Amino acid sequence: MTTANERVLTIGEVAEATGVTDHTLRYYEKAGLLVVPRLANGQRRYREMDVKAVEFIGHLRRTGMPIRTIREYADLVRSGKDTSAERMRLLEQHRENVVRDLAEQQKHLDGITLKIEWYRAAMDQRQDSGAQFVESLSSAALAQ
Amino acid sequence: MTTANERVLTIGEVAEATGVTDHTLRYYEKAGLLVVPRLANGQRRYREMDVKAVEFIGHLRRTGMPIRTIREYADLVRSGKDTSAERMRLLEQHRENVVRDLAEQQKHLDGITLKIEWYRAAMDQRQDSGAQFVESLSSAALAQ
DNA sequence: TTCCTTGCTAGAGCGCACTCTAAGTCAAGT
DNA sequence: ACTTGACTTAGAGTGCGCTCTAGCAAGGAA
Repeated sequence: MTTANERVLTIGEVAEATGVTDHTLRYYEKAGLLVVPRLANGQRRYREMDVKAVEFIGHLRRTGMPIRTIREYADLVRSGKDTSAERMRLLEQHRENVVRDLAEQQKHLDGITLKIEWYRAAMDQRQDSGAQFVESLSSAALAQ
Repeated sequence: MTTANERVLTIGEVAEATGVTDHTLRYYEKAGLLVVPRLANGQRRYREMDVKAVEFIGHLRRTGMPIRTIREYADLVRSGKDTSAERMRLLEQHRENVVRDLAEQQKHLDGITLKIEWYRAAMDQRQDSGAQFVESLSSAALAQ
C-alpha cells in the first residue's frame, strides 16, 4: 500500500522547502505535532507526508490555532481509531472561529479606514481654507 | 472651543465601557498610548476623547498593530506640530498590511476548508462502501 | 470607628511561540 | 588526519502583551 522507495528529506531541506526553521521543526516535533522517522544515527528523514503535515500545520497556525489544539488534532490522527468525525468537528469549529475573527478584523479595519478618510478630508479642507482646521485635528486624531 | 463641563469617567467606568481592564488601561498609559488627566489625589479621570482614543487603539490592536507602533502614532498626535500627513501615511501603511494579512489568512482558511471537504467526502464514501477506506484516511489526515 | 470599595504605584509573573546556545556526533572532502 | 557543515540534544533566553501582586491611600456606608 505504501510506496517503498519514497524520496526523503533532511531537516534542512524541509526548512528550505517550507520556510519553517529547523529549530521550529524540532520544536513542533517535541510538542507532539509531528512524528518523524530517524536514521540509525538519529537524524530525521522527512517523508512527503511529513512535509505535507508541516504545510497543513502552517494553515492552522497562521489562522491562529494554538499549538496545543493542533496537538489534539495530531493525537486524533495518530490514535489508530477512526476519529475522522472528531477531527472534522475540530476543524469545523476552528473554521467558524476564523470566519468570526476575519469578520471582526474587517470591522476594525473599517474603523481605521474611516479615520484615514477623515484625515484626507481634513487635509483637503486645509488646502482650501488655511491652517485654522489643524488645531482641532491634532486633538481629535486619537479621539474622534 | 472645548466644552467646559464635560462628563468624565473613572478608570473603572472606562474599563466597563470599553471592555479593557483597568490594569491594561494603566499599562497603555505607561506605554505612552494615552495621557489621562488626574485629580489632585492622583486618580485618573477620562474625558470623552480619552475613551474614544481607547476605542481607536482597540481597532489598531485587534488588527495586529504592535504597541510600539501605536505609540509612534500617539507621539505624532501629541507632537504639537501638524503631523497629519505622517499619521495618515502610518495608518495607510497599516491598512495595507492588514489587507494583505486578511488575504493570506483567507488562503490558509481555504486550505482548511479543503481538508474538511475531504473528510466529508471520505465519510460519505465509507457510508456507501464499508470500512476499507478508513485506513488510508488515518495516515493521510495530516499529510494530504 | 471599622469596613468596603476603588483607586494608586512599582515591579514581578505569565503564556505563548518560538529562537538560540552549548556541547557534541557524524560523514564527506582534501 | 583534519576541516567543514549539517545534524543531534537539553535547556535557556526572547519578545510580546498583558495580568497580577503587594502595599498603600482615600472616601463613603453602617
